[in-house]
Amino acid sequence: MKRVTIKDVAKHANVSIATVSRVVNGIGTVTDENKKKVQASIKELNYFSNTLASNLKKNSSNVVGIVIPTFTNEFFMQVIKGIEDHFGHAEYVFYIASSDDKPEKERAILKKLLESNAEAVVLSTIGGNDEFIEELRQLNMYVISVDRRIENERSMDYICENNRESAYLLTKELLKIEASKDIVILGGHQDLSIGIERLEGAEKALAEVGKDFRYYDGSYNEEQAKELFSSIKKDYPAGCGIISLNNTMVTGLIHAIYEELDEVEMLKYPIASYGEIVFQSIFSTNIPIHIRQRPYEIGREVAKLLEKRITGESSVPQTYEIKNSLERK
Amino acid sequence: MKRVTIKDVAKHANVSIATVSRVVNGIGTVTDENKKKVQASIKELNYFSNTLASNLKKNSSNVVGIVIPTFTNEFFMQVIKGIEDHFGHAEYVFYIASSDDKPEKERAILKKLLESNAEAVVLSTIGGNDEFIEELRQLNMYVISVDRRIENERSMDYICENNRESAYLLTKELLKIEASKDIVILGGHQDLSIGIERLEGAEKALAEVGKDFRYYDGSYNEEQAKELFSSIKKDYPAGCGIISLNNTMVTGLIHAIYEELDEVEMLKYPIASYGEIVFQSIFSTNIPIHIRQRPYEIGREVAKLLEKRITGESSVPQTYEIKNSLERK
DNA sequence: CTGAAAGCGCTAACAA
DNA sequence: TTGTTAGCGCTTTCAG
Repeated sequence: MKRVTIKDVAKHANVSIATVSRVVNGIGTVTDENKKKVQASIKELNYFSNTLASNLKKNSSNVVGIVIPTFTNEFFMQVIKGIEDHFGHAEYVFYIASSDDKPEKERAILKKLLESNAEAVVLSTIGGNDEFIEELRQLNMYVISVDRRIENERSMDYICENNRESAYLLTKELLKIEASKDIVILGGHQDLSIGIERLEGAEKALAEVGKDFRYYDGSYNEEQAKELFSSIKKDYPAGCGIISLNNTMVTGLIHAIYEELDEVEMLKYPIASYGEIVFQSIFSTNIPIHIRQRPYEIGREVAKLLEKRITGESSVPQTYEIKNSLERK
Repeated sequence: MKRVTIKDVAKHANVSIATVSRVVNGIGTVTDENKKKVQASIKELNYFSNTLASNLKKNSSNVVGIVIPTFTNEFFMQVIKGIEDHFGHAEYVFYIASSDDKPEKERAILKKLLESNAEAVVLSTIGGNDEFIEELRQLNMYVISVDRRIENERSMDYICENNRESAYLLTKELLKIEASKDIVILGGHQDLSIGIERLEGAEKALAEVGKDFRYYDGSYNEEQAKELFSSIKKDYPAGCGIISLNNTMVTGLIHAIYEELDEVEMLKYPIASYGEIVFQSIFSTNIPIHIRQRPYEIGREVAKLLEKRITGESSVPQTYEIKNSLERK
C-alpha cells in the first residue's frame, strides 16, 4: 500500500494541505468543522505524518543520539533508563548505539548521527575522536559528555561522578580494614578522564600512608581482568587487597577467583570495588567494600540539561558532578 | 556555523549540484578532473550529506528499528550484538529502544519508527499490539519478530528458539536427577508464544511421568520471582525442584535464596533454569541444570534475513528456529 | 559527460 | 480562517 501523504488527506477532506498541516500540528487556527473533517479523513485514510519531510523543512529532528562504549554494562543501561524516564517518550526518539570500545566505530556512529541531523548526542566516549567531536560542535551539533570527559578547546557540558574522591575513599577504607595486606590496583583507560582521575584518587590515599602498590592494567575489561588475576595470584601468593577501579573488572575477578581458589584461599584476596556488580550482596565476603554509583541519577541529570539546551536556553557550559557513596559489608 | 549543502559544494567546485551528487553517490559518469575538483571542495568545506533530504527524495531510509522489552537482560544485548556484528555498521543505523514491558510504550516506539520511515523493525514484542503491527505491515513496513511470535492473519518472518523442546528436556532432566522431590514451575507471559510454549514443554514432561506440579506466575520478572520465593518456601518447607522458565526469574530466585537460606537449606531448592544468568558457573550448586540459549546466533539469523528482505529478495515468510542445548553441572 | 529542472512531503509566510 | 506558494537538501530524468 502506498503511503498516505498530506495531499491525500487534503483532497479527501476537501481542504488545503496547509489546513491539514495546521490540525496535525495543532498550530494556527482552524474552524471546528474543518478540524473534524480533517481528523476524520486522517483516521479513515490511516495517515501518519512523515517526520523526514517535516524535519527537513523545519531543519530539525527529534533525534537524540546516545553513544555508549558497551551494552553489557548495567551502569550504562541505568543511565539510559534515567534519560528515557525523564522524557517519558514524549517528544524525542533516542538512537542508542554502542561503540564497542572502538574509536572507529564511535566515529562512524557520530557521523551517522550528524547526517541524521541529530539534535543532540549524549556521548560516553572511548576516546580518540576529540578532533572529530570538535568538528561536530562547529556544525552546531550539541554534544553532552557523560562519565568520560572530552578534552577540547571549547569546553562543553559534562555530567560525571566524583571519581577522584570516590577512589580515594575506597582506597582509604581498604587500607583501614586490611592494613597489613599488600595492595594492588587494577585500573585502565589511562587515556580517559575516568581512568586518570580514579587512579589519582587511589594513589593519593596510598601516598598518604606511604604504602607501596603494584598497578595492573585491565582496560576496564572483564576478560582481561579475569586473565590478570593469574598474574596477581603469582605475584602475591600470600594474598593482597585488590582495588578494582571499575565494576566490569570486578566481574572478571570474581569469575577467576571462584574458578581458581577454594573458599578459604579466596579470602586472601579481598576486593575493593569501584561500582557494583550483579549479585553484589551475595559476594560481600569477596567484596567487603565498594563504591555505589548512581547511574540512574546521572541519566536524569543528563536529561535535564538536554532539555534546557534543546529548548534553546543557551548558557555557559556546565559540569555537574554526582556524588557516590561508600558501602561497607 | 551554518551547515554546508550540496549547493555550496557545487558553487565552490564550479559544477552543478547534479555533478556533486554523482560523485558523492558514485553513480553515473563524471570526468576525473571534475571528480577531483568536487572531492577537494567537499574536503575543504567539510561537507556532509544530509541523509534526511536524501532519504526523503529516495523514499527510503537507512534506519532499522530494534525494539526489545528491556535493556537489563543480557539475552537481548547479545541479540543486538549479533545483528550489529553482521552488518559491521556498514549501511544501516539501528535505533534501539526498550518497551519496558509496556504495550503502550512499544506502540509509541513503533509509531515513531514508522514516521521515521524505518526500513525494517526487529521486534521482540511484549504483546497487545498485534492489530497495530498489522497496520504497519499494510503500510509496507517490514517487521521481523524475534523470540516472541506475533499472531496475525498474514504470517511474518520469525526467528525463535525451540522453546517447547528445550523446556521439555529441562524438565525431563530435573525429574531424573531429583526424582523424589516435589516440582514447581515458575512461569509467566501466558499471553505470549514464549510463555505458552515453554509451559507446554514442561507440562508434557511432567505428564509423561504422571507427576503433579504447582504453577507460579513470575511474569518473567526478577523482582516478582524474588518475592514469589517466599510463597514457594512456605508451600514446600521440605524443599522442591524449581523449574524457572526464564533467566531473569532465576536471578530473582538466587537473590531470594541467598538472602533467606543458609548453605545447607538452599540445597533443598535446586533450580532448573531456562537460560543463563551472570555467574552461572558459580551458582552451579543451586542451578544443577540449565538450558543454554544462543542469543548471539539469533541476532545473526535476524540480520541475515533482514539483509535478504531489505535488498528486495521477497519470498514466503519464514520461521527459523535456533536449537538450544541442555547443560549439566 | 553535464546541467536544468521537477519534485520527495512537509511547513510557514503571505495574501486573500 | 484559509489557500497559495516558495522552498528545506537532495536525486534523477531528460536534453544538450
